[in-house]
Amino acid sequence: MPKRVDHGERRAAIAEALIKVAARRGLHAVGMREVAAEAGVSLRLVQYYFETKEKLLLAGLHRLAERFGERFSAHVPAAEEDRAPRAVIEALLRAALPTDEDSRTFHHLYTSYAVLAVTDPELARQPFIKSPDAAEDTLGALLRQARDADQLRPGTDPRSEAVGLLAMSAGLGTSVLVGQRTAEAAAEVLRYRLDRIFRPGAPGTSA
Amino acid sequence: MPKRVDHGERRAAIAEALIKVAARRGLHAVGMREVAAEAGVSLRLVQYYFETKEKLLLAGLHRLAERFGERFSAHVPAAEEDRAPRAVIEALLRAALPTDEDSRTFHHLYTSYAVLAVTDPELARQPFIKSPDAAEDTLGALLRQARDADQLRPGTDPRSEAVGLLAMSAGLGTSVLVGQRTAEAAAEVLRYRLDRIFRPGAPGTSA
DNA sequence: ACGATGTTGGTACAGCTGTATCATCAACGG
DNA sequence: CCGTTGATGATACAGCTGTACCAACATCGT
Repeated sequence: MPKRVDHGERRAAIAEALIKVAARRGLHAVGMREVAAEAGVSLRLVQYYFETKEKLLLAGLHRLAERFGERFSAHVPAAEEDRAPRAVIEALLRAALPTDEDSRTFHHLYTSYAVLAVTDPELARQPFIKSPDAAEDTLGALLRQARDADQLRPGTDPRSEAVGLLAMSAGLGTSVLVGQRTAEAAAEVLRYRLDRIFRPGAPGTSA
Repeated sequence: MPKRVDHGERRAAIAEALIKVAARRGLHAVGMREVAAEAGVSLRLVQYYFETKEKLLLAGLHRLAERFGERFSAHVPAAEEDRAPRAVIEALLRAALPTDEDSRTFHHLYTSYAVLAVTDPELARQPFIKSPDAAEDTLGALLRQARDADQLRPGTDPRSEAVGLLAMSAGLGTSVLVGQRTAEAAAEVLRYRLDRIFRPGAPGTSA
């Protein structure tokens, strides 16, 4: 079997296995042996591609961040077309909610990493800021665009709204995760919030 | 030494030690030996008062929830007096932000527990819902009160705003925790949000 | 005064963790 | 065609974890 192997591919597969295991049993409970089993390789292999556990966890975080970027920006291109800004933004924020199993694990693990970052200096230097910042920029731009099209209520500050909306979305996401409310209820709160930001009667506005 | 000892008091002290250790090194890294050392007792003692680690963690969560209730409702009684609803609510939400070290550890650990609850069924049944629900009720009541005093912009739904504000506060809290923004910046976003809820010129409104 | 009881200390144990070591095997370069 | 090298497997190891066990000791009821 031992031919030359694509390291990057291998590492990605193992990192993916890490994410799967962490989603199932919690990031704190993940062990290298279990990751190896999930990836269908030997423990030694995991050691081979990521020398240490810390590096493995780091790789998992990066993979997660990639997903975040993809998932978020995957909904933006559609905005360039003729859809109403209101609809685009709502779709964006809805996608950030833990509805399907995929976004559930994303929320779960991202929060896990964030918690670890509070005490682990190495993790604290990781891209915990970049991705959210980028999201804020994107959403802010969309809102500014809507304001320029005179679709927002007067006195609205796009930047502050963007930050607030994303923070709210994150908070709602956590509450859904712990079972305090359903994803639908959270989406409803989001919808209400947007109704209060957009001018009544703006395209895409509900009711 | 062995006289009759107040179990409740002892348990509280040890739980407090758990919280201190967890705040310093992360909830995932906490061990019974370290808790014992922090509390200044022997490992055996920790075992004696909490037979198992799981029960110790549970006790820590309950202690944390108590703090939450105290901290939150400690600001409410003052509301019964003559202070403007706007000021009371802002103070409330500000208090929920990780400003001082105390609220930092609260945010940190509460989030840690929430993350654990996703995979641990025993934790999932704990009061993760009750306290936040109570907070939503309280804040909702305050907003309703403000609306009845005609201090809110027309069309505002107190309940939805309460849920949204608390979710936003939680999300902002996390962002402060991971160092994405300062507590002051978060408070500023909160202030802006309240300005958009309260009628311009309502008592306590900024600018 | 004395035994029962609540409280405490010391310590051992089994299991799991991440990591290191040694050996093997396939493939390619010369 | 052979040795160097990349890739993999098996296994050993030291450390830490939560938990269990055993002994001691002060206090209280009688």
